[in-house]
Amino acid sequence: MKLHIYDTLRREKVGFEPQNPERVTLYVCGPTVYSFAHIGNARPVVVFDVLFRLLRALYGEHHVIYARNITDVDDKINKAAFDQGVEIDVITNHFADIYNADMATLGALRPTLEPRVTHNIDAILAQIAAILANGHAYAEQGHVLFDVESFKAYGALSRRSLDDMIAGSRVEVAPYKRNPHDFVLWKPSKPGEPAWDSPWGPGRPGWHIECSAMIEANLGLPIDIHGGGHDLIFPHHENEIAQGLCAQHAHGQDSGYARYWMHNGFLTFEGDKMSKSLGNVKLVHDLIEQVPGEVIRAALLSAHYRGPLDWTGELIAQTQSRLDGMYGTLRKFAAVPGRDEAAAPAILEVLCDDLNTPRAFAELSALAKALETAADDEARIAAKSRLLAAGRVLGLLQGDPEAWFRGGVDEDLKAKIDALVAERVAARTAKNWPDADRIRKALDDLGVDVMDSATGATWKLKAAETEDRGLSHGL
RNA sequence: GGCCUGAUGGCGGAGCGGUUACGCACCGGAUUGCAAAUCCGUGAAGCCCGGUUCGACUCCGGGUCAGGCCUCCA
Repeated sequence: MKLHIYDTLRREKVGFEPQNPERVTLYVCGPTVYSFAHIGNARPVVVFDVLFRLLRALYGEHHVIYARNITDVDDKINKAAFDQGVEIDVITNHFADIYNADMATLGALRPTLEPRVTHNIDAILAQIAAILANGHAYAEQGHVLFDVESFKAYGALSRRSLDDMIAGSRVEVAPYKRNPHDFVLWKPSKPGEPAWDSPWGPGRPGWHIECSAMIEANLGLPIDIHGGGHDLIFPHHENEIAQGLCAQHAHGQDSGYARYWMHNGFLTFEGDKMSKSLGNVKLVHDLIEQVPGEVIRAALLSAHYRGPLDWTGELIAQTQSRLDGMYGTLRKFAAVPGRDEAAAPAILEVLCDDLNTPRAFAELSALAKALETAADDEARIAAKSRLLAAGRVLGLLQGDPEAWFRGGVDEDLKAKIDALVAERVAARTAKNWPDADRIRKALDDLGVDVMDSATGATWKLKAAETEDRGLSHGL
């Protein structure tokens, strides 16, 4: 079984060959921690979490190194810190913690490494120095700027030439730039702004240098896969390549920067781009209060990662129903023991086809049906094990099925419901249908559905309750 | 202006040059004291115009529409 991924640089689907199968490296651009992450920020997190899980299944759990940076130096952070009268690390630690907690709610594993800019200043300074030494950058008025014209391959990833860009350029040209597209590697800090000493004066890193420097320092060049949102192709990733490669030229080496590039498509909200001016920015932190994290995760995986995804109330409702169905099956067969087993080839196969998660859902459905229709216990055990193993690769279906349907019920209500259900089971055993119906009605009033079975009864919160929690109101 | 995506049934969303995606919803049947769940089954598609082909949703050309990037942005 071989992974094939669509490589942005080559613009085609290619077979994936890691440089070293015992040390597969993946880097994804992470958050700038000055505020809450919105649902669009969560898409790459979930998508590349599936890739991380898949790579681990393919190459072994300890043979994959996944790094996702935390940008904790940035003008927006400075502004937030200034506004609140605190040091920047008060802001960055706070929001990094919230970010990690929120992403965990979406079922995302912690990356192997989470390098922070403030912990990698030395690496950044070293890379800038190397780029300078190689003649690909120049220092001017406290800034160090990358000289784009010195790097012939500039524009390869985004397929644009410097000439094209200049034609339609809206870039503001700073007086110290030789070419309008030269970008900052290091910039001076004003008094009061966070600053680190450097050969070019006290300052801080530019936006793009952190990723290439942390990749070189933490993973080593080249890395196998570099991922991120589609919008990062230019200029961010283009600039990363320029920096990473030009830093190496000192030794006459050019081992490459990233061997495969993957970019996820954009998420829209009810057909519109999410933006503050439209007031439709949905924060993950708020969403998880209203919708189970697993539903959000599944919704984000419902379309292929490269395509667009429109976030709508309908999408959430449909995703909730789909998961309800599968968890319903798992609850029905809760007594069937599950075997610990590796994910079946079928599920890995579809994911190996450039992370085809829609087909993976079809596979999940097939496995659930196999469990429902299994002829005997042995078949049920096998089917359930396969379903759970397939879910594990996707980061789905690992929760307690009973809890799935009872989320948000407090202990008092739960005790009350359990008592009523027990009472009703007794009435049914006695074939006392009027009482049984009366109790069903009482439970109905509590927003509870009772499901009878040969061995007793189970219950769940009614779907209507979920609606009331806001599912149909444009989340 | 330059670069780049996408357009599939009521909705979401894949694969595929000739055969069922899958899911949600709907309908019919089985089952059920009632109900739910489940199972079986039916119906439903490929933006427009050309071209290639024995045959195109699938390939090629053109068009239309929608969206993204080129400036902080997943």
